[in-house]
Amino acid sequence: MVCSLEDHREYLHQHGIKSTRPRNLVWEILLTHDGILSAEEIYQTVVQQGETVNFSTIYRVLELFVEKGLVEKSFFPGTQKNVFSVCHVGHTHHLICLRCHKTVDISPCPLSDLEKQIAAKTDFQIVGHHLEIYGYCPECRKIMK
Amino acid sequence: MVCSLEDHREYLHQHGIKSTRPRNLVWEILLTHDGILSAEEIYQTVVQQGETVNFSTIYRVLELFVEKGLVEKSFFPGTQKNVFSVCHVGHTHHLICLRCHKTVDISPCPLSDLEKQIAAKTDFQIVGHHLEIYGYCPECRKIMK
DNA sequence: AGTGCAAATGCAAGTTATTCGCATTTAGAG
DNA sequence: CTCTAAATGCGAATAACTTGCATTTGCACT
Repeated sequence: MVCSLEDHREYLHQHGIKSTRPRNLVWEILLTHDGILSAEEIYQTVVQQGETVNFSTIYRVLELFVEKGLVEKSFFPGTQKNVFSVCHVGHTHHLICLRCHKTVDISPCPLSDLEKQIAAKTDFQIVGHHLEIYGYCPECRKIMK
Repeated sequence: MVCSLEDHREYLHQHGIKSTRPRNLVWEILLTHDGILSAEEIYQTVVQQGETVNFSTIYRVLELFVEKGLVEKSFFPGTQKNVFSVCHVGHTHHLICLRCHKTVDISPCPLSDLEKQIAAKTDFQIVGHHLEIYGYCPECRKIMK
């Protein structure tokens, strides 16, 4: 599915998000990059495109996307950094390469049954979970050998 | 299983960890507290016991325990904080109450089969994963009603 | 029991990632 | 086109953690 810039604006509007230059830029970067990105990486990509968006705006835009359910925020293992990725329909998880940061979606989410079992057993009201699996992708494995 | 202070020292020694006042304190706090603790909470507990341990020492001790495989470091959802908990034999995960931070172990780890499947499918070398499930415990659910 | 030294700690300053306050600018409804 | 609430840029602030270095301490070896 190839979408034009206009389509993206439309998509953001549909989610109650006013279209602005920073928002469009961040959204397109997230869409075109298959994988997870840190705020820093998004900022750098913006700069490489010859644009400027303030760092705090990047954070505010990302926070907005997360709030609206368009983007998922998680942690990159072994760092203090948050990383962001576009939410896919039907809740997936990431298999993350520790070397090149490439990600593969794990879907469907393997935890819905487990959550039900756990809720029944513990009487907790379960509201969410974080799952990330990490390792090294085939390419990086070769390089590291 | 009730263990004396001496037993704890012995246990640390067995893992190649020299026994010092800060290390014993942190270890005992982690053991006696059933749940996850942030560095800050550990620091506060030390203070409440009438002792003092420098904050950087707390971090260094925790990092050491993690390195030696005694303690697991994870993130508390919705914050920027790392939290720490004693590793149990046979790798478990936590069900965390977002309100009172009480945790329940989920064991055995439900992911080992999944990891094998994913490794076979993607040719990744999988080195680890993070899984946390969060929600509200029965007590907090009552209080919040 | 005393001694030496590598390792651990305390302290203060530094870093990193993220957030906030406020003045200015802008998207988009009317 | 105009007005206004919302978004942005900027700089400063904060939170959580890390580091460098001088001092202290555990403990192996007399």
